[in-house]
Amino acid sequence: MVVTIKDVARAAGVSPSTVCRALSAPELVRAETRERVRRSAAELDYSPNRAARGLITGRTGNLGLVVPDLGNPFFPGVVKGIQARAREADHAVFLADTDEDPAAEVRLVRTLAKQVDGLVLCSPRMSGTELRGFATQTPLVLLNRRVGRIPAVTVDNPGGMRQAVTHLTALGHRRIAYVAGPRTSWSNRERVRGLRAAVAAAGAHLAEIGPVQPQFDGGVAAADPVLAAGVTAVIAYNDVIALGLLSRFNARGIAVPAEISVLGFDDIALAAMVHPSLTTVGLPMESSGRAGVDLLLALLRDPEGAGATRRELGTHLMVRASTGPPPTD
Amino acid sequence: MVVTIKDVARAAGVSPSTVCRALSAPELVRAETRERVRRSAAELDYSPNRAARGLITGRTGNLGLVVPDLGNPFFPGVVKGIQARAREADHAVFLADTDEDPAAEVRLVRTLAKQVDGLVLCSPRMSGTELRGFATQTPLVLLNRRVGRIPAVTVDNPGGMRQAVTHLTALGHRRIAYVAGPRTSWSNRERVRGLRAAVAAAGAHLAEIGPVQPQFDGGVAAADPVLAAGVTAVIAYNDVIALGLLSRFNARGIAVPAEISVLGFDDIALAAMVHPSLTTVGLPMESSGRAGVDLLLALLRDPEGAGATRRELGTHLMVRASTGPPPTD
DNA sequence: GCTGAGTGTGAAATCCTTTGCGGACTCTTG
DNA sequence: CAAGAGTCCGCAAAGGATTTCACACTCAGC
Repeated sequence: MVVTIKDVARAAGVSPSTVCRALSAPELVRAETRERVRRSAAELDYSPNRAARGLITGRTGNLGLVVPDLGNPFFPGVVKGIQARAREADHAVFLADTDEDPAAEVRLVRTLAKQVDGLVLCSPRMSGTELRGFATQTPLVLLNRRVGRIPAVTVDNPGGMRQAVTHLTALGHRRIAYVAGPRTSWSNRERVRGLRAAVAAAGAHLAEIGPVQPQFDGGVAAADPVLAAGVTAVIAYNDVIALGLLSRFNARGIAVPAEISVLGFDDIALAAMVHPSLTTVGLPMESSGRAGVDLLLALLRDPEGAGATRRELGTHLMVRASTGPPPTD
Repeated sequence: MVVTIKDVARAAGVSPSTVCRALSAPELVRAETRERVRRSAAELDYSPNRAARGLITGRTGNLGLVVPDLGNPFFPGVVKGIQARAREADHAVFLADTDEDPAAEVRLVRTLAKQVDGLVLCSPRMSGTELRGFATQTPLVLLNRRVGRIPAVTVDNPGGMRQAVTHLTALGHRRIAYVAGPRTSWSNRERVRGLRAAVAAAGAHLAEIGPVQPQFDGGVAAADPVLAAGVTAVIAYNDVIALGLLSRFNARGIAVPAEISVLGFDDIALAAMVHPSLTTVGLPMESSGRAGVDLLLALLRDPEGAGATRRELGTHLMVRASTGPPPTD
């Protein structure tokens, strides 16, 4: 039914060994034979059984990808980048969504690890210790997180916050609020760190609200405390929270940006679709994904990983309609 | 390094055959032996090599999932449902994103087919002929599309449109516009069909605009023609288009819903997050995914597919703030 | 005590591909 | 012309699990 290497061998009048070599180590077989084999293979539409090959080479040609929540619009962008790059390198991608559950994440990594050559862990929620443990057993790349010497792709979160603060202070804001994401999030910690430094350097004042769930409701819930803090601008941990803020401000009749400026983080697609459109710090989502796969493939080629194992990508400020000068009182 | 069936056999003092049976056909081995084997397997943390098993059984335990564009917020929901159900059935999921390119879709299906037991094709863009061709070669389930007798999960698009029209006519609307999605989209054709019937039954008038790209810009572009059509309500092919409409109406100073009501389709997460929040026809995204996997697994168990091969899911109207009575003039 | 059925286990074949080893052959060189 | 070096290709083993077949054993029945 399905064509095997033997069928090709018979058709080309050679042994299976020669077929194998003709296709994957061409220099070992005479040009004439090679062509004959290749023609037969093409005619029969033969392609090697990956399971059988994997059994002997130890390589599956598959990558594993673990994300916390596809429902969070940040992740599909990353997944697309990973997909695309993996496909270029002739690798297929297993996808697993953990629903933000660290325990599920551990289980999934454990089971996926056995079926793939390497894993990309996107914003992993498990502990650093667990990550280090997995990293010694299986090739692994982190996205949006740094742990020990595990290869990782991150974005310049402090730099992004600097851009955000520069924008706001240039507009004249001196009192800024931050709505924090989950305490367990590495990205949140990095953003807070960069934000504090930037605000201090600008001689402005920072009010920290939260942490809240990095979801719409989290933003809704944070809106009133933000107003109570008496600030003229607010930066949210991510765009989805910022949308929650906008919604609640709107409900309370607070004008944005006339009375308060709102700034998000991530630049998800919706940021440009809402009203007022959201000023936000854009992250290179697809590039992150691609870079992650590049690092992983490099790691597979050279397991000792002498090469570059870190990659930090830049952010870009997208100025839209939700930020403006502070009210003049 | 990695533990094989032989290691377990040695530890339990039996042959590999017995280990295999103890784990996958328990009734064939004496209770005492079975327990001994299981303990050894657990101690060594053994799990069978899926590639080796697949080689002989012909089953990989993997499913393939093909989607047109993860960036479209409709699909991540479906993917989550598929993920979850597949995992419950102990199957892993290969994900491929075609970027809305029918040719890429064909290529991806062809390559994926060889590595999986079956495929779920989500809103496939390729031709019906091609789909039928693949369906004879590999177990396959369609989501959001019907072609011949290929097993499929769909939603009741005409029913959803009926709900939408009922809502609008109850509010008093008599002149309704529809912004159409791509002509090649099966869902769009079904929605148009249901819409025409419902509008006719209500004795109202329908203005058809488009087709436009099912994206934000498509909605922006359609807004002015909608206004020119002199309607009091507009239904969009999907929520993303509806968001584009809202944005353009806002820019032109048209009040929603005071001057015009806007209705979307899909109930993506953002629909509740924008202002005014979007009235829309909700689709069971996760359930669709789960149902798709159920159909596929049934098909794998019984390739002749005597069982139910079709599943149509209901829609639900989410009334929010973007619809209201027509202006009284 | 022997036969027959029935139960539990192991040996070996099988799935498909890759690869180490060695045989056959050609060609160069002394 | 013989020896040595190269080139090209086939044989067979290997990889890990499943499954068929057959063997060994137990026990009931006569």
